[in-house]
Amino acid sequence: MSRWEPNARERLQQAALDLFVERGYESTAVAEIAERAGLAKSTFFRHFRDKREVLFGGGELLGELFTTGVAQAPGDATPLAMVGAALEAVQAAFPAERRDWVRQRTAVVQANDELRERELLKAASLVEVLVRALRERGVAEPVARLAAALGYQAFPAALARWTEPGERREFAELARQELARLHAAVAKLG
Amino acid sequence: MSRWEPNARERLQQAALDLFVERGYESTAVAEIAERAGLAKSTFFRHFRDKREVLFGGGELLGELFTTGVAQAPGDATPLAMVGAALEAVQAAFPAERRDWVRQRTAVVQANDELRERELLKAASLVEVLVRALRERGVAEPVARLAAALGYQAFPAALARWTEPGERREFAELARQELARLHAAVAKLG
DNA sequence: GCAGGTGATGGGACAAAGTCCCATCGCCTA
DNA sequence: TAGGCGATGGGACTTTGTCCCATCACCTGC
Repeated sequence: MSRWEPNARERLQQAALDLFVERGYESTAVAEIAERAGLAKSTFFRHFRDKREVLFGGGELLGELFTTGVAQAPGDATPLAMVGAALEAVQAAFPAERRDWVRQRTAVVQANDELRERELLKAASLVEVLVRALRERGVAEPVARLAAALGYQAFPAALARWTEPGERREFAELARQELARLHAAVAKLG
Repeated sequence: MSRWEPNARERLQQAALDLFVERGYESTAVAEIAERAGLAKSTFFRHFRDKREVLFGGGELLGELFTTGVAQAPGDATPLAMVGAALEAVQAAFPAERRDWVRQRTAVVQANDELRERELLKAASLVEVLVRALRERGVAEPVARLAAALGYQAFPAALARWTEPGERREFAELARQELARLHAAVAKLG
C-alpha cells in the first residue's frame, strides 16, 4: 500500500470499523488503525479530531437533510408534520446498501460508553439544527424544542428497526410509523 | 496537609472545581488537582474513573429522588403529573446553599464539550431511571419514554432559572412552571 | 525538461490521561 | 505488641493527542 493511495479518510474509517468489530473499540489502538490503512498515526489525527470521531463522519449531511426537509414541508404543515418531512428527507442518507454498515457501526457504538457519549453530543447538536429549522418556519421556541425532541426520539427508533434482520422496508416508512406512535402517545400524557 | 486527612474525595472535588473555574478544565492537569488536595495522582484515579467524573458525583442521588418521587405520586396521577412529582422530589438535592456551587459547576461543564458529553450520558441514564419508575406505575412504554423526555427537558431549564442571579424561588416552583410551559406546548404540536 | 509551489504524509519528541503494581503508612484488633 | 486492613504514595508503562519539520508526489510556469 503505497504512500499516495487515494481516499485516506475512507480507508481509515473502514479500517477502524473493521478493527472495532474484530476486537472491540478499547482494545484497538489508533496506531493499529493507521497501520491497517497504510498510514501513520499522525495522519489519522490530521483527518479526525480524536479516536471516537472516526465513527462519526457524515453528521453534517444529516443536519443538512433535516434542514431542507423542514424547509420544504407544505406551507400549512403542523410542527410535527415538519419533523415528519425532516425524517423523510433523511432517508437519502440510508440507502439499502448501507444497512450492514449501519448495523455494525451501531453495535460498536452501543457497546462503549465513550462512543455513546459522543453519539449523544452529536444527537444534541442535530436536535439544535432541527430547532433552528423549525423556528425558521415560524414555530415558537417551546413547541419547536418539543417537536424536535419527538423527532429525535423517532429517529433512532426507526433506525434500529431499519437494521433489524430481514427488514426490507425503507427508512422513511419506519420513521413515519415511529412518529405516528409517538403522536398517539402524546394524547395519553395527561 | 498530612497524608491521613479525612474526606479525600470531597477535597478532590473542591480542588477540581476551584481549578477549573480559575484556569479552565483543559488547562488543569489531574496531577495539579491532586496536589492542591494534598494527594497523589494515583489516589485521584482511585476515587474517580476519569478526569471528567470528578464533576459528576451525586448522580445516584438524583436517580433515587426521581424514583421515590414517581412512586409516591397520587394513585390517580397522570404520567405527566408523576413526572411533576419526580421533579418536586428532586428539590431535596438543591437547597439554597448549593446555588453557587451549581452555578459554578454548570458554567464549567457548559464551557467544555468533553464535559457536555458526560453530562448528556448521565442525563440519558437518568431518563432511563425515570422511564423505569413510570413503567413501575403502569405507564406504557411509548408514553413513559415521552413523559420522561419532557421531564428531562424541564429539569435543566428549571435548574438554569434557579441559578439565575437574584432568583430566590425554590427549585420545585420553577420546575412546576417549566413543566406547565411544556404541557401547554404539547397541544400545539399538531 | 526543469525550478518552484502546494498539499498531504511520515516520523519523532513531547505532555497529559489512565492503568498497574508494590511499598508504605496509620489505625484497629487480638 | 504483632499482625491485619484499607487507604495512600509513587513510579513504570501504554495510549491518546499535539506539534513541528522533513519528505514526497503532483502541478504549474518557464
